[in-house]
Formats: sequence, structure tokens, C-alpha cells
Amino acid sequence: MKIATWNVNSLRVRLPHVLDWLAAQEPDVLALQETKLEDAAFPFAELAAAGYRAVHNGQKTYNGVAILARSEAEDVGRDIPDFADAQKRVIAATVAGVRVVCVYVPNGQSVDSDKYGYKLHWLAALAAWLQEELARHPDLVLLGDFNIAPDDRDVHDPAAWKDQVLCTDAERAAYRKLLALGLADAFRLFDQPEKSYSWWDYRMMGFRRNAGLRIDHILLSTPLAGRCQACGIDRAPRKLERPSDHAPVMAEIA
DNA sequence: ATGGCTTGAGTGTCAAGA
Repeated sequence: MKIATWNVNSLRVRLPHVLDWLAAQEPDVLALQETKLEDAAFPFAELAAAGYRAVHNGQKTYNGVAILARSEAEDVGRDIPDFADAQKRVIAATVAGVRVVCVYVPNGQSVDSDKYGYKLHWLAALAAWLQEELARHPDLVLLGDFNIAPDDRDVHDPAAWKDQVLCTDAERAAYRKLLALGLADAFRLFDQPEKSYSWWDYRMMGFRRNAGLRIDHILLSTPLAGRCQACGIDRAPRKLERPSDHAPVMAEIA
């Protein structure tokens, strides 16, 4: 089973890239973030023609998450239960017996912003819910745009980013709390090239300088981690015309 | 120097991203 995540930064703009990537990589599951679409505008027909069913939790202009799958998505859940949030950042579904939880974690903007407090509260609510979800579903994958670089090796310039949003101790502690629920970072189960990132700023030729961060993650429950054969970041779509600023991350599970 | 691009809104130029 190939399972992937990609922040597409507008599915309206990126649909051709997504269709090309699905055809080239043939993942069984692709989790999308930042669709920036209302459900009524979601391209269900185009994806169905490519062989993918989709479930979406969308809103106008901002956020929006989806799960694309070659087989049926069952037991679909939207948002974090019992957490009041107008922003559409979570969708969950069971695909081929695997519980898939797709998240678009708040960015946080800056440490002195209200959005940073919202991010930390959001992450605490996610962890509390995930604990229950893991108890119900031993085969679980939590994947998406976490907006957290877990470690300095996930940051192109750790000195510049020290104590900045995406890299603060509190965010990294929240990330480790998710791992402590019994999840493993699929990417770090394997030897990886140094300076591996999943996001590069559009400005200042970030991609050409490889001035990036690794903030998109696939976290696997213990049974799935034991069956994981590979995990990598595909930089190819970031090189296309009008790319997303994120690259897809994909894991393969036996 | 708080910028730099990109997107969506909407037709001015701003908010938001990370």
C-alpha cells in the first residue's frame, strides 16, 4: 500500500500536477491539504476519471483537506470531535482497513501571534482525540502538513530559525507528544539524504538554494511502522511550472 | 531592512502562508 501526503496550495491551480503525479506514482491513498475549495467546487469527476474516489472537508479561500483513494473510503470523519473550529483542517477515513487521518496543522504565523496559541491548543486537541482513535484503530496513519520541523536536521538554517514559529520548543514538544501516543515518523525509519526538506519558500529562490524545511510528515502506528518498506520525498513536482511550495511525501507499507 | 512569491478575494490591494 502506497500512501502519500501533499499540500497543494490550491487544488484549483494544482489539479493538473496532482493528476500527473497520481498517474506516475499510483499511490493507493493521497492526502491533500490547502485545497482552498468549497465541497461544491471539488473536482470529484476529474479524480474519478483518474481512478480515485475522494472525500473532502473544504471551505472557501483557506484550508481544506481531502483523502483520495483507489478503494472506498469508509467511516468518514470531519474535524476534531468536540473541538470548536471553523477552519477545515481534518478529515479521516478508513481505506482498506487502515485508518487515515489527514491534517493541516495551523501555521501559527509568529510566536507573539494569537494564531500561535491557537496552533498549540489545536495540537493538544488533536493529541487527545488521536489517543482515542488509535485505541479504536490499531492500523492508523496520521499524515499531512504539520507545520513543525521536528529537529534541527529538518531545517536548512537552524540558527536563523531558532525559536521561530515551526521550530519552537513548544511546537516540537507537541509533535513528540503525538509520537508518544505510539506513532513513528515513517521518513526517519530509513536512512535519508542530508538536507531533506518538504517545503521551500517561493521567495529568494528557496528551492534552487534548497533553503527548505521538513514539515510534511507521515506518522505510522506501531503495527504499520513494522510493515513500512520505504518512505521518501518526491522533489520532482516542485520543479514544475507554477508548483506548490510543498513536495509530496510517500510511504510504502507491505 | 519584516521585504522577497503565490493564491484568492475581487477590480483596490490586502490577508495569509511558512
